[in-house]
Formats: sequence, C-alpha cells, structure tokens
Amino acid sequence: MKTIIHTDNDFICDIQAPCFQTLSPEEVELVRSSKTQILFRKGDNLTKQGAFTSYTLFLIKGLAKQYIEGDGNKSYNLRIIRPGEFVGLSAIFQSNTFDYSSVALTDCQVFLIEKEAINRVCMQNGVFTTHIVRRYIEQNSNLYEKLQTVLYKQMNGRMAETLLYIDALKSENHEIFQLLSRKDLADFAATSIESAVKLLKSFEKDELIRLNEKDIEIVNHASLLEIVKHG
Amino acid sequence: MKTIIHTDNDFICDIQAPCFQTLSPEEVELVRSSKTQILFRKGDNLTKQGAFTSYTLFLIKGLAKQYIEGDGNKSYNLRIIRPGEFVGLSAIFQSNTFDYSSVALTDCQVFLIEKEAINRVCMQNGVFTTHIVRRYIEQNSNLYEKLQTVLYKQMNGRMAETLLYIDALKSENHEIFQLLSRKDLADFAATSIESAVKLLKSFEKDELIRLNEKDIEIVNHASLLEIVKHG
DNA sequence: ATTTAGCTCAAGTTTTTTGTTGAGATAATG
DNA sequence: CATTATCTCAACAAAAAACTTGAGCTAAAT
Repeated sequence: MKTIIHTDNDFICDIQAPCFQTLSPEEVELVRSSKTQILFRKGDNLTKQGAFTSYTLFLIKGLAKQYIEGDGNKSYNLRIIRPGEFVGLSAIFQSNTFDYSSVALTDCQVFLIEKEAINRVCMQNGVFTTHIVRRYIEQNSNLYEKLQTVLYKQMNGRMAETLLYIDALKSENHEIFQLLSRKDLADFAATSIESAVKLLKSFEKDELIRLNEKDIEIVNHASLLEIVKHG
Repeated sequence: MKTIIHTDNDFICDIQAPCFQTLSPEEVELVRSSKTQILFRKGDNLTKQGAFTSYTLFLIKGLAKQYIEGDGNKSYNLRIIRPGEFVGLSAIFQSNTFDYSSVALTDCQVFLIEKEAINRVCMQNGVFTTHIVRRYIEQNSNLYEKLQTVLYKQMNGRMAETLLYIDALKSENHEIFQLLSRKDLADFAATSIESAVKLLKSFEKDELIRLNEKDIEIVNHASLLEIVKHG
C-alpha cells in the first residue's frame, strides 16, 4: 500500500518514504491540507541558517547539500540531501530557526509541511514519530562522527572520508561528482580548495582514485578506508 | 531621535527607516525580542515564492532583486530591493506564503521579524501601521503599472522603462548595472535575452544610451521617456 | 629547533557562463 | 495576406569562475 497525496494543482505525488506509509487516512489528510509543493531551482536555498521557520521540508526529487556557514565565505558541508529525506526537522519540536543552510544541487521538488501538522501527527501516531526520532538519531550520530573527524583527523583522512561518502551515493546518483566543485569537496573535507586539489592529485598518483573530468572513481577502496582510519 | 536596536551579538544596528522612528520603547523592545539578524550572501534567496512564512524581512544593507517565477526557467523581475525596505510584508496580515522570490545581488544584512510582533505593533501604533499601509499602496500601484506595461507596451517601451528604473537607483548605488546581467535586464523587460541585447545595441546606435562594459549610461533621457510612453 | 601539516598568495590554465549576432520560425495585427 | 514584433536556434566571442601548481609562511608537534 502506498500513500498517495494529491496536491492542489492535481499533480499526483507518490510519497515513497517509509515513514509516510504509517499514516491513517485522516492523518494523510491533515498533512495534505497543510502542505505545499515547490520547485526549487538549482542553486536556490532550501533553508537559510538562522532564519525563522514554521515548517519542515521533505525532498521528493533532486539533490541538495546541507552546510553550516561561518564567518567570511567559509562553509562546512554536512551532507547530501536525497529524495525521501527531511530538511529542517529540528524546527518541528523545538527550535524556530534553521540550524543550517541548504541549497539545491539540481532542481528539487519539495514538500513544505507546516510544523503544527507534523507535530499533531506525531502526537497521535507513535509509529510515525518513531520514524522521525530515528532520523534525529541518525543525524545526531552523523554529527558526532563529523565532529570526531574535524577534531582529530587530518586532511588526508577527511578527504578520503569525503570521497567514500560521495562514492556511496553514486549507485543512486551516477552524476553526483559532476554536481560538486573542488570547493564543495574542500568544504566537505574542511580544507582549503588548493589543499583539496593537491590531495586529489596525490590520491590519483597513488592509484587510490581516478580523475576523469569532474568524475572521481574509487580504485582502491581498502586503502582509502585505511587512510580514513589512521590519518 | 533614532531608534537603536541592539542585536543579540551586540552588533548595534541603527534602523534608519522612518517607520521605525514612531515606535515606543516598549514596541522597540517587542520587535527587538522577536527578531534575528542574518547575513545573506550574494546569490542567497531571501524569499522563495510559495514557501511558508512566519516573518517579514527588513533589509538593512545590500541590494536584492524581487521576481516572480514561471514555468521552465522563466522569471519576471519586479523590483530592486534597497536598504530600508521590507520583503514579504504580505505575510504579516494575511497570506502565510511568500508571493514572490527574491535573491541577494550583494551580501545583505537583513532583519527577520516574526509576524506576531509586527502584527501586535500594528494593532497598538496607528502611525506605524500607516507607514506599513503606505508601503502596500506603493507596491500595489507599482504592480498595476507593471501589469499595464506587460499587457500593453512592446519591447522597446519595456526596455526603456527598465533602463530608466535602474538608472534612477544609480545615484545611491553607483554599481547597480554591474550587478545585473543581460538576463536580469531581459527579465525586467519581459523579453528574451537575445532581444534584450539587440534592443540595447539599437538604443546605443540611436545615441539614447552608452554601453561601457556592463555599465549603462542614459544619454537621452527625454527620448527614452518618449519610447516608454508611445512605443 | 626542526619537521610536519596545512594555509595563503600569486600566476597561469581550463572550463563554464554570459554576451553577441544573424538566420529563420511563429504568431498576432492591420 | 502582408507586415511587424518577437521568439528560438545555432554559432561564436568575451568574460568570469573554477581549477591547478608552486612557493613561502605559520603554528603545532616532535
């Protein structure tokens, strides 16, 4: 059984995410009536760090990147957001501002769901809430990992980790590396652009990866994992 | 007397806009406590057409452009947003979605003020509300004008109008034309990029304007006005 | 005090985006 | 039906952005 949610403009949207499958018809209706669907064009911000929010976003189609902004033009990339994932979940229960920014890497079809609706569904539907909690836990765990990485690993390890992370998305998104600039990779690895370039070249020379235009192929998965572990 | 609003991070922000001068100390405090200040980087969206909103934006510093999105990659530029102007005012009283998108043309310092705060101040302070109403009226009038232009004027007239509009901002913002691409001008004039380019060249040939790199100088103001009126 | 990790700066190259032009195609107008 | 307005397409030029490399600097770690 699939949850089918019709949008106002009669575009039928088939929500694939497991968590929506647990909603009762009334709950589906509640969500339906307090949501809107938007096309974010490539380059548009889905969320802006620090801005007020009264809703959460659910990505239907496309890819986005989540990052935190620092002073100057500094950014640190946290993750690639894929279809079926929420953005700005934190706003639902507590915060009323976004903790991070995110930007569309491709055109993105997105649901915005007002937080009262999600909140109410959560109160009624424990199974749904459990799904939501699971996502929090996952993000939490990722954040600890990121912190660990940034605090204790050096450049090589951080870049190797970045490459393996992006590579893991390649099965679903063949073109993922083409969407990312050297600056993006640098911001994932928390390093300067120049260092990122040099690292990639050195990985290539050591036959760990292959650089074809913008695409990156992992050649020696095991060694990269070693670098992630030991630095 | 100037209204001084301290932000959380002790950055002192001096709100110049006339409308804020009418607030009582308590009202200032109300606004102060339900606002946040954000730096939008060049290219960031201040608002996204159709997205839910629970706040209004007030531009302190920088320039942004307001536009409405159509199908495909079509956009129509409505105005340049300058310091002292509100963005997303409509959200305050009625709509809970943004009617239009806007994007930072330069880095922008922006206040976000939660709508309840503004709303409450409006209920208490008639003078302030009058200022707000005045802005609505102005925008309304501009929208009628735009509609008129789009419906009944042809390319030449629309481009002439665009150039005069942008030129009028030049005294305050010398670099304004440098911030706009041919696509931006085309989107202001509601025409294709190629037509926009050809129009500019033909205006230049007729000695109505001068094109220096990206800057545009109005040479014959009167004739452009004629074109706006008749053709 | 020496080494290492990694940054910034500068210069140069490549790629991408933006701008320009001419040649049809199309659709509304008189 | 002819004319005018304007769009789209394709090819190219110019400008801007992204990438690359080497050198030198700095701060932490040995």
